[in-house]
Amino acid sequence: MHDIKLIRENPAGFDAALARRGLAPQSAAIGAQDTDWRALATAVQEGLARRNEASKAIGQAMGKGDSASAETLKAEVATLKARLPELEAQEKSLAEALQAQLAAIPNLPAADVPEGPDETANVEEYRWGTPRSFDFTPQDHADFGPALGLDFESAAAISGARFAALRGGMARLHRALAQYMLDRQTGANGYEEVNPPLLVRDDAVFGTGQLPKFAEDLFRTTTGHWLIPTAEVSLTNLVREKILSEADLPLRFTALTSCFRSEAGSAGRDTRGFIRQHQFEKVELVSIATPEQAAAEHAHMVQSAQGILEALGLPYRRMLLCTGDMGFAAAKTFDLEVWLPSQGVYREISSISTCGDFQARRMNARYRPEGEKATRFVTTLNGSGLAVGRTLVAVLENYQNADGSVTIPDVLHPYMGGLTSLTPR
RNA sequence: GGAGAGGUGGCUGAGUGGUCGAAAGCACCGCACUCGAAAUGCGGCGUGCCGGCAACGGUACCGUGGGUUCGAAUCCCACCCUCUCCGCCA
Repeated sequence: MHDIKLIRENPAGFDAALARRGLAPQSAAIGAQDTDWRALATAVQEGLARRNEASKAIGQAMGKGDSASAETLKAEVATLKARLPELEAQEKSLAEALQAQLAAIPNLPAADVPEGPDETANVEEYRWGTPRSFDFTPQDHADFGPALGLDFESAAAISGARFAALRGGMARLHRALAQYMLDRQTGANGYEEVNPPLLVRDDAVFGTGQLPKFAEDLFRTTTGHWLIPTAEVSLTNLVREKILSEADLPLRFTALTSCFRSEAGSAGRDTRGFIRQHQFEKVELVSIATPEQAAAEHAHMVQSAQGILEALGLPYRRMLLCTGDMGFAAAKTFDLEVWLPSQGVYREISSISTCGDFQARRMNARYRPEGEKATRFVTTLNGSGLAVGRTLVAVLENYQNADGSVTIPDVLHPYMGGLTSLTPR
């Protein structure tokens, strides 16, 4: 959510930032609406002021027993009341329209975000690991996975496309990955483990920015709850409507949850395999920080995610997303992309964003700086640490063997109950 | 699901339809007292919005949204949330 004051003060700067996102200028339209609204608001307030004044006088007159002048005043107020409701209604609808317009505008990119129209303009910043050289042709996990317990067929019968059932060692490996990630994030990386609600209300989803624009990407229950598309929603909203002490910041949260996405706009993309599912698990990281802490928190979050990939020995690269490829709420985003040998490409496995006060405004999440009376909005950050399903895919493909088996990475052995490889049934 | 109680400022907690943005206490800030601190005393202390260079003025806010009224924290309706008891249940 944008601060209308900033748009008033610097409309050209606002439009310029929107332009970097490839969006048309909006400040003129917003400014005009804002001007209209303020004029109406002033008129309404003046009307109310006169009404209040008269009402007070009525009270005083009646207190003195002067019912005659009280009646005169009442008549006066009555005429005022005839046209005040209409003004108020207009003012309200204008204010709501203005809010709706502001709520639909994405966050402005940070100054150091490269400009570009789409993912082709993302900038590779860093690359870790060397893709393994295979002495056979590496296979797609969608091809060799089913023999190892990646059961698309049964799941399709139960739930349709974009669902899978993990069985036996495959389920165990998935669980091991999740546990390993969670243990690292809650251990050395300092995130508090949270087991949050997966069904949330409108306000929560509005707070993180999925509503109102992206409702079609979400699942909704008959009770009107939304299934979280990411634990970012639940974790970030832990501080909604709160005033935190500066001493408590940063707050670091992590959660292993299922995530639910309708994939409405993704028809035909990644239809094979486990890459893009309606339901998947993810270890999410969220940090609530002061603006001053945000950059360091962002870096820490990136390290926390990269550490998992490195421990698993999965080659990856880090991309700084360009303006055109960032999510709605993000001011700056790094993507981690993991190497998939079957496709010979790097695929997104983590997205780590700082959102400035964009989400905080929507949630009204504030903190009180040390020694200050006024409150300020917090900065919110979120990232995957990591997407468990996609990590499973990466492990399967990078650790596959010529005989169709998969070797379990060493760091997962404590979680595997003695299993050191998955072998075809 | 049934019955009941309740949602008031950073916190606790008063509040008769009119002088209530709201008592009191705590917390916080300033001053006094003190060598210093504690204790005590005095004073201050909500937020958003609109207008104004500012001082300041106006307005809204007592869970949310409607309504009654000249006037609503207070009365009415709906909804949300919390708590207690009962029932059901992993």
